[in-house]
Amino acid sequence: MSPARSTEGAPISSIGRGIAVLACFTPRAHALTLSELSQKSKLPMSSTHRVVAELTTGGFLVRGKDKRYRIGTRMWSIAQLAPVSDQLRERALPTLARLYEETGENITLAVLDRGQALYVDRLVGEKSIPSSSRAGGHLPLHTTGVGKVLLAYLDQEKIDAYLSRPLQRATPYSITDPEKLQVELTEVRQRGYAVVRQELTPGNGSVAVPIMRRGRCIAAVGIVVHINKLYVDSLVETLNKAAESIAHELEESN
Amino acid sequence: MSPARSTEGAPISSIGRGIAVLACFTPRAHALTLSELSQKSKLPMSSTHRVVAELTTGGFLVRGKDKRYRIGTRMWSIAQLAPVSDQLRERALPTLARLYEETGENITLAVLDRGQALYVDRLVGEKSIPSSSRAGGHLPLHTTGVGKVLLAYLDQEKIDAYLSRPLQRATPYSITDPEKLQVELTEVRQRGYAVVRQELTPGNGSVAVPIMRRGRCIAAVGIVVHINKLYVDSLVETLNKAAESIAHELEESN
DNA sequence: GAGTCTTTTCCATTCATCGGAAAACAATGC
DNA sequence: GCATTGTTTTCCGATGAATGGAAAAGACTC
Repeated sequence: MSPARSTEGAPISSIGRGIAVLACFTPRAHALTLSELSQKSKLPMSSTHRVVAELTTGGFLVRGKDKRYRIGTRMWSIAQLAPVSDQLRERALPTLARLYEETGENITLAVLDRGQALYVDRLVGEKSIPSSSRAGGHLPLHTTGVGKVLLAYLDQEKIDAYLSRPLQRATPYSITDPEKLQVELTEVRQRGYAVVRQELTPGNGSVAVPIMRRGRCIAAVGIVVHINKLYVDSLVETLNKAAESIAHELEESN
Repeated sequence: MSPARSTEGAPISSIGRGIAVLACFTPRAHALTLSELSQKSKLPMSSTHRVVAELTTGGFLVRGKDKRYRIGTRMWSIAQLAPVSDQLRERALPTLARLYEETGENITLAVLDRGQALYVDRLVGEKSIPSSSRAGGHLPLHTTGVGKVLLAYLDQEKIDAYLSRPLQRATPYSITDPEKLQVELTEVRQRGYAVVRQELTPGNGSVAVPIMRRGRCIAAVGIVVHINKLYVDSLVETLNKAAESIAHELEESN
């Protein structure tokens, strides 16, 4: 009997294994050794070895001089054809650049993905404060500006679903009470923007607005600043112009 | 006998098949139906069907309302951990944004990848002219500004290798004579910048400079403008500042 | 240079993968 | 509505690629 295949859970297909190996990579672990991959993917060493070899042959992984594996350019290159990148990121980028130049602050663009805010792009300079977002990364909906916007513009039933699960607390300021959050989400929809005050990172504040298309919120642009510089009204105005500009850009070529 | 597996060439592993399917996606075909995937990947329908189903389960593909498959956010998300994105693109972006704002023109950042210029990022606005580059895309080394730079700073033997293969002609202005190109490459290295005049796209001109790190050229920044606005000296100056700024940014953390 | 950890190779077993074929479904035209 | 054509999905028996334990080969560390 071949234990590991059938011992527990569903038997994983070869492709599933490949994906499992690739999924081991995270922002904090973007370069991994074979044994780390074996551990994280919970696949036997020899299997990991073979899978990794095949991914490397295909250019989805590369092995550096330090013997660590990293995501290869082949995979990155193909991944850029994903709609988030190809249809949204590329078209929004010039506007984000302008926004960044105008403000010198941390600019973020996010969409809803698997119940979280997926950061499609982010612009951070030396002047702007450190923030936990990164392009390609996920953050909770209820502790980020863009997240609140994305959540607020969802159907009520989906909001309810989100609120029904426990809300993670990131800082003492995080709103983890579903009712309180619901009230705020209604406000967000009415005012057309969301504000976050140290709910994810101490010292950081954030404002975000929706990017609308055919009456639906398809993404959100946000700006992260030091809590002392959180001049909401002025930021909202700037962001709204940008959001409209992006919406316009998206309209152009379908 | 199982014909298709062994009929010709090496037997392809399951993971190889998965990659083959993903590799069917191109800028011009970023949304494909099952039968298109089957055709392009040259895999039998039923095999394609199974492979695609597994990739979809893993989130590497998504199926839209139009029944077409696209690259999924899961794959995109993981791919952002590739060094080109994580180490280079993210860090260079603020500088590229500034460059874009200053000039309003087409800004490109590229690295050498599999004998071509891999565009790590690109900023194009309404004001700037259309260009054939796209983030994640590859273009030849000898007809692009960034490409010439990347080629020029290679070891001579690698340059020779590139020159020994036939040089594709894109426009009447393309330099396809190896000797002529070699002369120009030497110039590029001496002057520290490359110029392209309608060698890839009629009407387009381009200037590019290297981004140096520890004496090696690790990437190139370029700007694409209308041939009538190709004020080389001024553009070189602007680009050099940007290149240094990016180099500095890369030095900082690691 | 012994000890520990990581990576690679080997190989017999077996089960997931294989693709042809046919069924189900969708789109188009008449 | 009813063929017609193209696309997608399901089925299934045969087979060999994938599997993982074990042992060998390297790579570090002290």
